[in-house]
Parts: sequence; C-alpha cells; structure tokens
Amino acid sequence: MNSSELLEFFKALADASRLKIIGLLAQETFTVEQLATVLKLRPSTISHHLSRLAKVGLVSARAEGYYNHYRLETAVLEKMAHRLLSQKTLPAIAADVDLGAYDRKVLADFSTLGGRLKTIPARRKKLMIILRHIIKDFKPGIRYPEAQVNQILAAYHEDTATLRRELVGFGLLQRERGEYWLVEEGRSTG
Amino acid sequence: MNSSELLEFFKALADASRLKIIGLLAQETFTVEQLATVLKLRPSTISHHLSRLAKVGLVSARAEGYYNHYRLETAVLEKMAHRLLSQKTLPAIAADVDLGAYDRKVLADFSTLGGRLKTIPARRKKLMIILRHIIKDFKPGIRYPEAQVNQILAAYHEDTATLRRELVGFGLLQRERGEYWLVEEGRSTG
DNA sequence: GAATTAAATCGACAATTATCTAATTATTTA
DNA sequence: TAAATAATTAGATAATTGTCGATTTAATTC
Repeated sequence: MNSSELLEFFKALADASRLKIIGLLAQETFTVEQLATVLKLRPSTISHHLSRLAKVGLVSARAEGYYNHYRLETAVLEKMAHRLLSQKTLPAIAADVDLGAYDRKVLADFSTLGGRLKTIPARRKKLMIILRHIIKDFKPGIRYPEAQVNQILAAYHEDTATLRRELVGFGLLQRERGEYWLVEEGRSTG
Repeated sequence: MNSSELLEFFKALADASRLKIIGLLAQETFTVEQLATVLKLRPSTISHHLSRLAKVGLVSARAEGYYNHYRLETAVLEKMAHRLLSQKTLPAIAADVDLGAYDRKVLADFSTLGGRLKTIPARRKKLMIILRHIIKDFKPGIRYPEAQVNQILAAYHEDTATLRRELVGFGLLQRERGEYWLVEEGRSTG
C-alpha cells in the first residue's frame, strides 16, 4: 500500500457527486446516461467521475453494446476500510517524513556557527533537545570529576552550572560524591 | 450519519499534508510548530489543516502553556471505517436522489405532448420503461379480448401488434385462447 | 511590565478540479 | 451504407482550497 494510493483513494471519495454515484452503484448497476439523468449532470461529467473512481479500482465497467454498465467494487472498499483499521497503515504514511528536522531546527536556532549556545532554552521541550545533543560528548563507563564536566560543558555555554544541573535533572547524567557519569540508555534512576 | 458529514470526513483526508499529519499523530502527539518544521510548512498552514481535521473530530488539542499538543482520535477513525463496512451506509448516501428521473426522461423523450409514442424504442432497457408505463392501463383480474387490448394500445402507437407482442415477451401481459390479462406482480410465468 | 513565543485568524494568490460545450470514437439501427 | 446513440476525450471556465505573509491573541520569560 503506497501512501499516494491512499491519498488518491480519499480524493476519489471527497466529492459530493462521486459519493452519490457510489451510493447509487451500491444498489445496482448504472449506465453513464442513467447516472447523468438521475444526478442532473452532463454525461461527460459522469464519465470524468467514473474514470477517477475506476482509477482507484472502486468501480468497473461491463460493456454491452455501446452501453457501459458500471458497478461498485465493494471488495476494494472493504479492503480499504480494513486497512484503515490496521495499526500499521497510518504510521506508514509518515514513514518518509524527516522526524529529526525539528531537533535540528531547535539546535540550529540556539547555536552559533561555532557550535556554542546563544542562550539556554527556557522551554523544557527545547532544553531537552539541546541536552540530548550535549550529552553525546560523554562516553559510557567513564567517571568524570566535576572540573572535567565543566570543561566539556564550557564548549557550549559559560553557565556550566546550569547545564550540569539540568543534565542531572533530566536524568541524562548521574552524580555521586562529586563524580558524574552517563546514565545508561533505557534505564532510569527514579 | 449525515451524508454531508461523510463527505467532510473524506475531504479532510483527501490532502497529502493532512494525511502526513494523521500519520505522524498516529505515532505520538505533536505541536503546531513541530509539525510545521517536520513537514516544511508554515505554522499557519498547519493550523489550518488541524482545524479542518478537528472539525470532523479526527484530532483534538490539549493546551499546555501556549503550546497545543494535538493528538489523533483513533476512535473516530475506527468508527468511520466500520461505517464504511456497514451495508446500510452507502445506499443511504443516495437516499435523496430521485431515481425515477431516468424513467421520466425516457418517457418524455419518446412521447409526444399528447402522450403518444413518437417511436417504439429499439433498446430493450428503454422499451421496458415504456411498457411498464403502458401496462398501468390494464387492471388486475380482468380478461381482455385482443380487440380491446389493441384499442388500449392504439392510444400509444399505431403498431399495436408490436406493443402487444413485447408486453407478452417482457412478461407483463399473459395470453391464452385469444385473451390477455395482467401478470400479477412478483410472479413470473417462465 | 516589557519582550518573547506558540498558535490562530485574515486576506491574497496560485494550483487544482468539477463542470460545461464541442468534437471524437464505437456501436447499433434503418 | 447512412443516421443515430452512448460514451469518452479535449478544451475552457469557474469555484474550491492549499499555502503564504501579516496581524492578532494568549501565555511565558526576563
């Protein structure tokens, strides 16, 4: 299931005339001329709508002389409804979306060209993004004395005390007896 | 379920940007700003899309400070998918459509102002409509001699023999020993 | 209290598309 | 074979709407 197929499917149903056509074809087959008369539209307009519906497989035609009897493909409609109910379909729509773009934007907004912080974000959500970036400078399994922590943080902002405190507060860094170390991923210290 | 509600629902989903929003919200909540960054659109555009989605109940917002955290209302989506699977939903869409319009048009096309037939339709589908109109002149339970049948049919067309034969052929009139009578509705003579 | 920020609203513009008329194709009737 | 009919296609127009920039509102930070 391509996400653009899904879009075309919804676009096919997102028109009052086409919805009425679907409703009529749900009851019996119709020719273009019949639909045109009943819906008070020109045959060419009906043809246009039917071709859009046919493109996504919702209707099909059976030729009989120069008549085209159109019928609703209920199986296609049902399959689509089931797809909507599936837990996998929706997230897949946004699979190609670059989720990291927001983090990069926040990082860029608060950073100078040299990679230092212009200010420390006030909003916790953005602060978290910044801190998760800074924490990459710390290696797992190593115990850092406070002086060394400050040295690392000074590369980002002069207010190393605030950065240090927030890193601990957000649960990214752990502290004991004046030493700091990286909290292992997936674990929380409570 | 109003049919215009159904239309609005499909229209809400019939846009690439809104589908992506739905896909993202299926994974976690997002703020307007986040969505704008990730989808590379202006916040005002995102606001517009979210309000359309909210109008049909597909998303809802939880205010937190001046942030609005939007979330997907999966229950609404599921309910709609189930509606689509229901046998009653689709025919109901076309409930207000005047199905008799086609019959009236065919009748009008082949009739003079005086109610006589200009020609006898060659197409069986249209002939059937004409015959079903003419048959109303026959009362149930009465046996008509051929002369009287011809007299009734002569009001429509001079070629009474053809009309008579087609009425029998289409199973509307029954014949035996030179007498004709109305075939009871719902019964077939094979 | 002043400045900042997220979100919503408004007005304008551009792109899409539903609908029509006219022309074309394919099939049937006379 | 010629005339008629159902359907499709092509071209044109009008309406809808997705997107943007600018403004406004509401909440937060300094």
